[in-house]
Amino acid sequence: MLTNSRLAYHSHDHKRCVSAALTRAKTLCDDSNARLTPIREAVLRTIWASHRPLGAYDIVDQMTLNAASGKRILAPTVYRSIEFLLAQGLIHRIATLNAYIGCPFPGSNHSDFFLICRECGSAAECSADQLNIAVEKTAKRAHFKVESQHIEIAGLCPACQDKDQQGCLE
Amino acid sequence: MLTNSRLAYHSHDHKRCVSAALTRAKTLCDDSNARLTPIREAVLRTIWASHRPLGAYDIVDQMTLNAASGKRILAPTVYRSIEFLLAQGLIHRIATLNAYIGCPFPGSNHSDFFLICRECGSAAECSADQLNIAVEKTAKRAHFKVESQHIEIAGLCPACQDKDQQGCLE
DNA sequence: GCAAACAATGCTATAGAATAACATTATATT
DNA sequence: AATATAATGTTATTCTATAGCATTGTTTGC
Repeated sequence: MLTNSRLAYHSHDHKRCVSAALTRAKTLCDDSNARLTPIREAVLRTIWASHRPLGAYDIVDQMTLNAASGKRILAPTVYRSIEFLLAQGLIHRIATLNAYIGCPFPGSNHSDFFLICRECGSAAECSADQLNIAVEKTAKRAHFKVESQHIEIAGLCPACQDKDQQGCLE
Repeated sequence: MLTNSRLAYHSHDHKRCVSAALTRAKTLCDDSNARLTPIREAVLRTIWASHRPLGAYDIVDQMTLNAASGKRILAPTVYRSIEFLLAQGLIHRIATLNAYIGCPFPGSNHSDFFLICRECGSAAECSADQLNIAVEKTAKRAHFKVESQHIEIAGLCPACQDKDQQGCLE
Protein backbone atom coordinates (compact mmCIF):
# COMPACT_ATOMS: atom_id res chain seq x y z
CA MET A 1 0.00 0.00 0.00
CA LEU A 2 1.23 3.44 -0.99
CA THR A 3 0.47 6.17 1.53
CA ASN A 4 1.82 9.31 3.11
CA SER A 5 -0.23 8.89 6.27
CA ARG A 6 2.85 8.62 8.50
CA LEU A 7 3.92 12.09 7.41
CA ALA A 8 0.50 13.70 7.08
CA TYR A 9 -0.61 13.00 10.63
CA HIS A 10 2.57 13.40 12.64
CA SER A 11 5.05 16.17 13.20
CA HIS A 12 7.86 15.92 10.71
CA ASP A 13 10.28 17.99 8.72
CA HIS A 14 7.75 19.31 6.27
CA LYS A 15 10.31 21.19 4.20
CA ARG A 16 11.37 17.81 2.90
CA CYS A 17 7.81 17.06 1.75
CA VAL A 18 7.75 20.34 -0.14
CA SER A 19 11.12 20.00 -1.78
CA ALA A 20 10.43 16.40 -2.69
CA ALA A 21 7.12 17.39 -4.25
CA LEU A 22 8.72 20.20 -6.24
CA THR A 23 11.53 18.00 -7.45
CA ARG A 24 9.12 15.32 -8.57
CA ALA A 25 6.97 17.94 -10.26
CA LYS A 26 9.91 19.33 -12.20
CA THR A 27 11.00 15.90 -13.33
CA LEU A 28 7.53 14.86 -14.39
CA CYS A 29 6.81 18.06 -16.27
CA ASP A 30 10.17 17.83 -17.95
CA ASP A 31 9.45 14.29 -19.07
CA SER A 32 6.06 15.15 -20.45
CA ASN A 33 7.03 18.46 -22.00
CA ALA A 34 4.69 20.36 -19.74
CA ARG A 35 5.68 23.82 -18.60
CA LEU A 36 5.95 24.23 -14.86
CA THR A 37 6.09 28.01 -14.95
CA PRO A 38 7.02 30.12 -11.91
CA ILE A 39 3.38 30.84 -11.16
CA ARG A 40 2.36 27.20 -11.41
CA GLU A 41 5.27 26.23 -9.22
CA ALA A 42 4.27 28.89 -6.69
CA VAL A 43 0.72 27.55 -6.61
CA LEU A 44 2.03 24.03 -6.09
CA ARG A 45 4.30 25.23 -3.32
CA THR A 46 1.40 27.04 -1.67
CA ILE A 47 -0.78 23.95 -1.79
CA TRP A 48 2.07 21.94 -0.31
CA ALA A 49 2.40 24.40 2.57
CA SER A 50 0.67 21.81 4.71
CA HIS A 51 -1.10 18.48 4.53
CA ARG A 52 -4.44 20.22 4.81
CA PRO A 53 -6.46 20.67 1.63
CA LEU A 54 -6.51 24.32 0.61
CA GLY A 55 -9.36 26.20 -1.05
CA ALA A 56 -8.70 28.07 -4.27
CA TYR A 57 -9.29 31.44 -2.68
CA ASP A 58 -7.10 30.50 0.25
CA ILE A 59 -4.39 29.96 -2.32
CA VAL A 60 -5.13 33.35 -3.82
CA ASP A 61 -4.90 35.02 -0.42
CA GLN A 62 -1.79 33.16 0.61
CA MET A 63 -0.01 33.96 -2.63
CA THR A 64 -0.94 37.60 -2.36
CA LEU A 65 0.58 37.65 1.12
CA ASN A 66 3.69 35.81 0.03
CA ALA A 67 4.21 37.84 -3.11
CA ALA A 68 6.47 40.83 -3.27
CA SER A 69 4.71 44.06 -2.38
CA GLY A 70 1.53 44.76 -4.29
CA LYS A 71 1.88 41.92 -6.76
CA ARG A 72 -1.62 40.44 -6.81
CA ILE A 73 -2.41 37.01 -8.17
CA LEU A 74 -6.06 36.80 -9.14
CA ALA A 75 -8.51 33.93 -9.06
CA PRO A 76 -8.45 33.03 -12.77
CA THR A 77 -4.68 32.73 -12.68
CA VAL A 78 -4.82 30.42 -9.70
CA TYR A 79 -7.60 28.35 -11.23
CA ARG A 80 -5.59 27.98 -14.42
CA SER A 81 -2.64 26.72 -12.44
CA ILE A 82 -4.91 24.36 -10.54
CA GLU A 83 -6.24 23.05 -13.84
CA PHE A 84 -2.70 22.46 -15.05
CA LEU A 85 -1.57 20.79 -11.85
CA LEU A 86 -4.65 18.56 -11.81
CA ALA A 87 -4.02 17.55 -15.41
CA GLN A 88 -0.43 16.64 -14.56
CA GLY A 89 -1.61 14.64 -11.57
CA LEU A 90 0.43 16.82 -9.22
CA ILE A 91 -2.55 17.76 -7.08
CA HIS A 92 -6.00 16.39 -6.35
CA ARG A 93 -9.31 18.02 -5.69
CA ILE A 94 -11.07 17.04 -2.48
CA ALA A 95 -14.64 17.26 -3.69
CA THR A 96 -16.41 17.26 -0.34
CA LEU A 97 -14.34 20.27 0.73
CA ASN A 98 -13.90 22.16 -2.55
CA ALA A 99 -10.23 22.14 -1.78
CA TYR A 100 -6.94 21.03 -3.26
CA ILE A 101 -4.10 18.94 -1.96
CA GLY A 102 -0.71 17.89 -3.25
CA CYS A 103 -0.31 14.36 -4.53
CA PRO A 104 2.46 12.56 -2.67
CA PHE A 105 3.07 10.07 -5.46
CA PRO A 106 2.40 11.69 -8.81
CA GLY A 107 3.38 9.75 -11.88
CA SER A 108 2.43 6.43 -10.36
CA ASN A 109 -0.90 5.31 -11.66
CA HIS A 110 -3.32 5.28 -8.76
CA SER A 111 -6.89 6.01 -7.84
CA ASP A 112 -7.94 8.73 -5.46
CA PHE A 113 -8.34 7.57 -1.90
CA PHE A 114 -8.19 10.10 0.90
CA LEU A 115 -8.35 9.89 4.66
CA ILE A 116 -9.46 13.28 5.95
CA CYS A 117 -9.26 14.10 9.64
CA ARG A 118 -12.27 16.10 10.77
CA GLU A 119 -10.33 17.40 13.74
CA CYS A 120 -7.02 18.72 12.41
CA GLY A 121 -8.03 18.90 8.75
CA SER A 122 -5.04 16.96 7.51
CA ALA A 123 -5.57 14.53 4.68
CA ALA A 124 -3.48 11.55 3.71
CA GLU A 125 -3.64 9.78 0.40
CA CYS A 126 -3.53 6.04 0.03
CA SER A 127 -3.40 3.67 -2.86
CA ALA A 128 -4.45 0.14 -2.05
CA ASP A 129 -4.90 -2.55 -4.65
CA GLN A 130 -7.13 -4.39 -2.23
CA LEU A 131 -9.53 -1.51 -2.25
CA ASN A 132 -9.44 -1.03 -5.99
CA ILE A 133 -10.29 -4.67 -6.40
CA ALA A 134 -13.22 -4.39 -4.03
CA VAL A 135 -14.52 -1.38 -5.95
CA GLU A 136 -14.14 -3.22 -9.25
CA LYS A 137 -15.92 -6.26 -7.90
CA THR A 138 -18.80 -4.26 -6.53
CA ALA A 139 -19.16 -2.28 -9.74
CA LYS A 140 -19.02 -5.46 -11.77
CA ARG A 141 -22.04 -6.83 -9.97
CA ALA A 142 -23.92 -3.80 -11.27
CA HIS A 143 -22.37 -4.31 -14.74
CA PHE A 144 -20.78 -0.90 -14.43
CA LYS A 145 -17.53 -0.09 -16.21
CA VAL A 146 -15.26 1.83 -13.86
CA GLU A 147 -13.22 4.62 -15.36
CA SER A 148 -12.21 6.59 -12.32
CA GLN A 149 -12.83 6.40 -8.63
CA HIS A 150 -12.83 8.99 -5.96
CA ILE A 151 -12.98 7.95 -2.33
CA GLU A 152 -13.09 10.32 0.59
CA ILE A 153 -13.09 8.96 4.11
CA ALA A 154 -13.77 11.26 7.02
CA GLY A 155 -12.81 10.47 10.57
CA LEU A 156 -10.00 10.87 13.04
CA CYS A 157 -6.31 10.62 12.31
CA PRO A 158 -4.08 8.76 14.80
CA ALA A 159 -2.83 11.95 16.45
CA CYS A 160 -6.32 13.34 17.00
CA GLN A 161 -7.59 10.00 18.32
CA ASP A 162 -4.95 10.22 21.03
CA LYS A 163 -5.86 13.79 21.84
CA ASP A 164 -9.52 12.79 22.12
CA GLN A 165 -8.75 10.07 24.60
CA GLN A 166 -6.72 12.43 26.73
CA GLY A 167 -9.63 14.83 26.75
CA CYS A 168 -7.36 17.72 25.90
CA LEU A 169 -9.17 18.74 22.77
CA GLU A 170 -10.95 22.01 22.29
CA MET B 1 -25.44 -6.14 -1.88
CA LEU B 2 -28.07 -3.45 -1.83
CA THR B 3 -28.39 -1.51 -5.08
CA ASN B 4 -30.85 0.18 -7.37
CA SER B 5 -28.61 -0.20 -10.42
CA ARG B 6 -31.12 -2.36 -12.27
CA LEU B 7 -33.63 0.46 -12.18
CA ALA B 8 -31.26 3.40 -12.52
CA TYR B 9 -29.72 2.26 -15.78
CA HIS B 10 -32.62 0.69 -17.63
CA SER B 11 -35.99 1.84 -18.79
CA HIS B 12 -38.60 1.16 -16.19
CA ASP B 13 -41.81 2.47 -14.72
CA HIS B 14 -40.24 5.38 -12.92
CA LYS B 15 -43.47 6.48 -11.32
CA ARG B 16 -43.13 3.50 -9.04
CA CYS B 17 -39.66 4.70 -7.94
CA VAL B 18 -41.12 8.06 -7.07
CA SER B 19 -44.15 6.79 -5.20
CA ALA B 20 -42.06 4.24 -3.35
CA ALA B 21 -39.59 6.93 -2.34
CA LEU B 22 -42.35 9.22 -1.13
CA THR B 23 -44.05 6.48 0.81
CA ARG B 24 -40.81 5.53 2.51
CA ALA B 25 -40.10 9.17 3.25
CA LYS B 26 -43.47 9.67 4.89
CA THR B 27 -43.09 6.56 7.01
CA LEU B 28 -39.58 7.44 8.12
CA CYS B 29 -40.43 11.04 8.95
CA ASP B 30 -43.48 9.88 10.82
CA ASP B 31 -41.43 7.47 12.87
CA SER B 32 -38.83 10.05 13.74
CA ASN B 33 -41.23 12.92 14.31
CA ALA B 34 -39.72 14.90 11.47
CA ARG B 35 -42.02 17.11 9.45
CA LEU B 36 -42.16 16.30 5.79
CA THR B 37 -43.88 19.54 4.79
CA PRO B 38 -45.42 20.07 1.36
CA ILE B 39 -42.38 22.03 0.21
CA ARG B 40 -39.94 19.41 1.44
CA GLU B 41 -42.01 16.74 -0.21
CA ALA B 42 -42.05 18.72 -3.44
CA VAL B 43 -38.27 19.06 -3.33
CA LEU B 44 -37.92 15.34 -2.75
CA ARG B 45 -40.29 14.63 -5.62
CA THR B 46 -38.32 16.96 -7.88
CA ILE B 47 -35.05 15.25 -7.02
CA TRP B 48 -36.68 11.90 -7.69
CA ALA B 49 -37.83 13.05 -11.13
CA SER B 50 -35.01 10.97 -12.55
CA HIS B 51 -32.02 8.91 -11.53
CA ARG B 52 -29.74 11.77 -12.49
CA PRO B 53 -28.32 13.92 -9.70
CA LEU B 54 -29.89 17.37 -9.77
CA GLY B 55 -28.21 20.66 -8.88
CA ALA B 56 -29.83 22.88 -6.28
CA TYR B 57 -30.64 25.59 -8.78
CA ASP B 58 -32.02 23.01 -11.20
CA ILE B 59 -34.40 22.11 -8.42
CA VAL B 60 -35.29 25.76 -7.98
CA ASP B 61 -35.98 26.15 -11.71
CA GLN B 62 -37.92 22.92 -11.97
CA MET B 63 -40.08 23.75 -9.00
CA THR B 64 -40.78 27.21 -10.32
CA LEU B 65 -41.93 25.61 -13.57
CA ASN B 66 -44.04 23.01 -11.83
CA ALA B 67 -45.57 25.39 -9.34
CA ALA B 68 -48.90 27.05 -9.86
CA SER B 69 -48.65 30.32 -11.75
CA GLY B 70 -46.22 32.79 -10.35
CA LYS B 71 -45.46 30.94 -7.14
CA ARG B 72 -41.69 31.20 -6.89
CA ILE B 73 -39.61 28.97 -4.69
CA LEU B 74 -36.29 30.62 -3.96
CA ALA B 75 -32.84 29.18 -3.35
CA PRO B 76 -32.75 29.41 0.46
CA THR B 77 -36.03 27.52 0.70
CA VAL B 78 -34.70 24.77 -1.51
CA TYR B 79 -31.42 24.60 0.38
CA ARG B 80 -33.32 24.31 3.65
CA SER B 81 -35.31 21.41 2.28
CA ILE B 82 -32.12 19.83 1.00
CA GLU B 83 -30.60 20.19 4.43
CA PHE B 84 -33.62 18.52 5.99
CA LEU B 85 -33.70 15.69 3.46
CA LEU B 86 -29.97 15.08 3.88
CA ALA B 87 -30.38 14.96 7.66
CA GLN B 88 -33.18 12.41 7.30
CA GLY B 89 -31.03 10.35 4.93
CA LEU B 90 -33.63 10.70 2.19
CA ILE B 91 -31.20 12.17 -0.31
CA HIS B 92 -27.45 12.26 -0.84
CA ARG B 93 -25.10 14.91 -2.12
CA ILE B 94 -22.90 13.93 -5.04
CA ALA B 95 -19.86 15.99 -4.15
CA THR B 96 -18.04 15.82 -7.48
CA LEU B 97 -21.12 17.20 -9.22
CA ASN B 98 -22.54 19.57 -6.59
CA ALA B 99 -25.79 17.74 -7.09
CA TYR B 100 -28.37 15.79 -5.16
CA ILE B 101 -29.96 12.41 -5.64
CA GLY B 102 -32.64 10.42 -3.90
CA CYS B 103 -31.59 7.58 -1.66
CA PRO B 104 -33.21 4.31 -2.74
CA PHE B 105 -32.88 2.71 0.68
CA PRO B 106 -33.21 5.32 3.38
CA GLY B 107 -33.46 4.12 6.94
CA SER B 108 -31.10 1.25 6.36
CA ASN B 109 -27.70 2.11 7.72
CA HIS B 110 -25.29 2.28 4.80
CA SER B 111 -22.31 4.17 3.50
CA ASP B 112 -22.36 6.28 0.38
CA PHE B 113 -21.27 4.45 -2.74
CA PHE B 114 -22.30 5.78 -6.12
CA LEU B 115 -21.82 4.60 -9.68
CA ILE B 116 -22.18 7.62 -11.94
CA CYS B 117 -22.47 7.18 -15.69
CA ARG B 118 -20.53 9.87 -17.53
CA GLU B 119 -22.66 9.31 -20.62
CA CYS B 120 -26.28 9.39 -19.51
CA GLY B 121 -25.66 11.03 -16.13
CA SER B 122 -27.62 8.44 -14.19
CA ALA B 123 -26.30 7.39 -10.84
CA ALA B 124 -26.98 4.21 -8.93
CA GLU B 125 -26.30 3.69 -5.29
CA CYS B 126 -24.83 0.53 -3.83
CA SER B 127 -24.12 -0.73 -0.40
CA ALA B 128 -21.61 -3.53 -0.23
CA ASP B 129 -20.22 -4.90 3.00
CA GLN B 130 -17.28 -6.22 1.06
CA LEU B 131 -16.33 -2.70 0.12
CA ASN B 132 -16.86 -1.27 3.57
CA ILE B 133 -14.57 -3.93 4.93
CA ALA B 134 -11.89 -3.09 2.39
CA VAL B 135 -12.13 0.58 3.30
CA GLU B 136 -11.90 -0.22 7.00
CA LYS B 137 -8.91 -2.45 6.44
CA THR B 138 -7.08 0.11 4.39
CA ALA B 139 -7.81 2.88 6.87
CA LYS B 140 -6.69 0.67 9.73
CA ARG B 141 -3.28 0.26 8.19
CA ALA B 142 -2.97 4.04 8.44
CA HIS B 143 -4.36 3.92 12.01
CA PHE B 144 -7.24 6.08 10.85
CA LYS B 145 -10.62 5.90 12.56
CA VAL B 146 -13.34 5.90 9.89
CA GLU B 147 -16.48 7.84 10.68
CA SER B 148 -18.04 8.23 7.28
CA GLN B 149 -17.16 7.29 3.77
CA HIS B 150 -18.10 8.76 0.46
CA ILE B 151 -17.28 6.92 -2.73
CA GLU B 152 -18.01 8.15 -6.21
CA ILE B 153 -17.20 5.99 -9.18
CA ALA B 154 -17.37 7.43 -12.67
CA GLY B 155 -17.65 5.32 -15.76
CA LEU B 156 -20.19 3.75 -18.07
CA CYS B 157 -23.45 2.17 -17.06
CA PRO B 158 -24.50 -1.08 -18.77
CA ALA B 159 -26.87 0.64 -21.19
CA CYS B 160 -24.29 3.18 -22.31
CA GLN B 161 -21.64 0.49 -22.71
CA ASP B 162 -23.92 -1.22 -25.20
CA LYS B 163 -24.57 2.02 -27.05
CA ASP B 164 -20.85 2.66 -27.26
CA GLN B 165 -20.19 -0.71 -28.82
CA GLN B 166 -22.88 -0.15 -31.39
CA GLY B 167 -21.29 3.16 -32.26
CA CYS B 168 -24.65 4.89 -32.10
CA LEU B 169 -23.67 7.41 -29.54
CA GLU B 170 -23.65 11.11 -30.05
C1' DG C 1 17.46 36.85 -36.14
C1' DC C 2 12.72 37.61 -37.20
C1' DA C 3 7.90 36.91 -37.92
C1' DA C 4 4.08 34.00 -37.23
C1' DA C 5 1.91 30.82 -34.12
C1' DC C 6 0.98 29.30 -29.83
C1' DA C 7 0.94 29.27 -24.76
C1' DA C 8 0.51 31.73 -20.48
C1' DT C 9 -0.95 35.52 -17.77
C1' DG C 10 -3.59 39.91 -16.59
C1' DC C 11 -7.94 41.73 -16.02
C1' DT C 12 -12.93 42.52 -15.81
C1' DA C 13 -17.11 40.62 -15.50
C1' DT C 14 -20.18 37.08 -14.53
C1' DA C 15 -22.03 32.49 -13.64
C1' DG C 16 -22.98 29.03 -10.24
C1' DA C 17 -23.36 27.16 -5.40
C1' DA C 18 -24.45 28.08 -0.72
C1' DT C 19 -25.65 30.70 3.35
C1' DA C 20 -26.55 34.85 6.62
C1' DA C 21 -29.87 37.71 8.64
C1' DC C 22 -34.16 39.12 9.62
C1' DA C 23 -39.31 39.43 8.74
C1' DT C 24 -43.38 36.77 8.40
C1' DT C 25 -46.35 32.86 8.60
C1' DA C 26 -47.64 28.35 10.11
C1' DT C 27 -47.70 24.67 13.54
C1' DA C 28 -47.40 22.81 18.08
C1' DT C 29 -47.73 23.38 23.27
C1' DT C 30 -49.66 24.98 27.44
C1' DA D 1 -56.35 31.94 23.02
C1' DA D 2 -51.48 32.99 24.25
C1' DT D 3 -47.00 31.63 23.86
C1' DA D 4 -43.23 29.20 21.98
C1' DT D 5 -41.23 26.85 18.23
C1' DA D 6 -40.57 25.57 13.56
C1' DA D 7 -40.86 26.65 8.70
C1' DT D 8 -40.94 29.76 4.98
C1' DG D 9 -40.36 34.38 2.49
C1' DT D 10 -37.15 37.83 1.17
C1' DT D 11 -33.01 40.37 0.36
C1' DA D 12 -28.36 40.49 0.35
C1' DT D 13 -23.99 38.46 0.43
C1' DT D 14 -20.24 35.07 0.49
C1' DC D 15 -17.72 31.58 -1.69
C1' DT D 16 -16.43 28.83 -5.81
C1' DA D 17 -15.44 28.72 -10.58
C1' DT D 18 -15.21 30.24 -15.35
C1' DA D 19 -15.96 33.22 -19.77
C1' DG D 20 -14.01 36.51 -22.74
C1' DC D 21 -10.73 39.37 -24.34
C1' DA D 22 -6.29 42.04 -24.02
C1' DT D 23 -1.47 41.53 -23.24
C1' DT D 24 2.80 39.35 -22.59
C1' DG D 25 5.95 35.55 -23.05
C1' DT D 26 7.79 31.44 -25.44
C1' DT D 27 8.36 28.31 -29.46
C1' DT D 28 8.87 27.20 -34.17
C1' DG D 29 9.78 27.61 -38.98
C1' DC D 30 12.03 30.23 -42.15
